[in-house]
Amino acid sequence: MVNTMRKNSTSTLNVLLVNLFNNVLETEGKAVVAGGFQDISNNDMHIIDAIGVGEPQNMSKIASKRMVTVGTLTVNMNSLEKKGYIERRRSEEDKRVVLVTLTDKGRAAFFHHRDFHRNMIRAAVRGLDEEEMKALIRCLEKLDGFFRETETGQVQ
Amino acid sequence: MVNTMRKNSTSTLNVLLVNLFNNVLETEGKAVVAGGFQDISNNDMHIIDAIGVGEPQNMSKIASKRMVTVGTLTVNMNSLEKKGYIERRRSEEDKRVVLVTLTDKGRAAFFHHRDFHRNMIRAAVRGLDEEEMKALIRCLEKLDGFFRETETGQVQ
DNA sequence: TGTAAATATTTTGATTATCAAAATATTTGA
DNA sequence: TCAAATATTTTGATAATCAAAATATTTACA
Repeated sequence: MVNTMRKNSTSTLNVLLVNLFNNVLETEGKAVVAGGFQDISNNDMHIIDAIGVGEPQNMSKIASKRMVTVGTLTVNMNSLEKKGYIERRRSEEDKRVVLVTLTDKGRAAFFHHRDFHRNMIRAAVRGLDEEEMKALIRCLEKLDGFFRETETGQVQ
Repeated sequence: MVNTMRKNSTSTLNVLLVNLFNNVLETEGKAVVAGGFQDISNNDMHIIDAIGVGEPQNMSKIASKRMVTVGTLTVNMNSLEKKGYIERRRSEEDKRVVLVTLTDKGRAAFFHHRDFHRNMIRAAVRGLDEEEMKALIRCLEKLDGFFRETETGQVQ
């Protein structure tokens, strides 16, 4: 009886998670356009997010955050630079290093994307009480654990 | 005080969800390779998943499930057909329609991917009690609602 | 019945994202 | 000082994607 319930919940959960996935990607893309940033892709937006509004970032750091090769990132940056979202300059201390910062336009895109995420999370937790919130976080941490195991090959 | 807690939880949640996203995509990709399906991409695997093991599916249906144009899908199918994962045949009743089915190899890939998803969900809910499970599902349904609103333009 | 419109799919031409490997420039260490 | 290491870009290739044109077939109706 309990097992049946659990089984149903599990498959409900799978469907919900798969939908979540498709929706997040699609809606994020639309939000980029809706925000008036017609000329950049959702991928571009995530690069902008990885650059951030703090200290200038170098190419290697951004590439590893985004889990792509530095060569790939160079191509993306060329396009973002041409469109006026980012600026590159060589580091003074180490002239091999390229430091990337967001322009004003890039920062506007950054904040737009951050607001989208905030709205999304707020919508998700609206009406959840503290207990439910904790349950949710616990579950996501378990998932995180699953991926860490898989990463290191402990799970098939 | 409560507001502070909520704020922290919200930002924790954002970080967890973003990580979840990156991890799912990366780990799914690795699972495809680990399952011995070296010659197909994670994208291919999701097309195989959309075809399924039930009734033959036509191109339009699969394309709309995957939210890509039929032209895009044609390209993907050419490659999957060449590699022996799918079979195409014209419908007898309506010769415009192309019916797609998985070959034995394609079905093996389908089941491998389904098992990956099952393991993932099981890991996520391992140790959650019925109450926690319900909280999780409620939250994901809220998220689902958020996307429906966004879809129809009610929330920009 | 014959033909125009609708429908399902493929093809074409273009862009973007991606990788691995080679090339370039700079720094570090012995 | 010079070889090795490091940071980045460039090159050459492939996959995924779209919009629009082309092809084949069915449907509707005059």
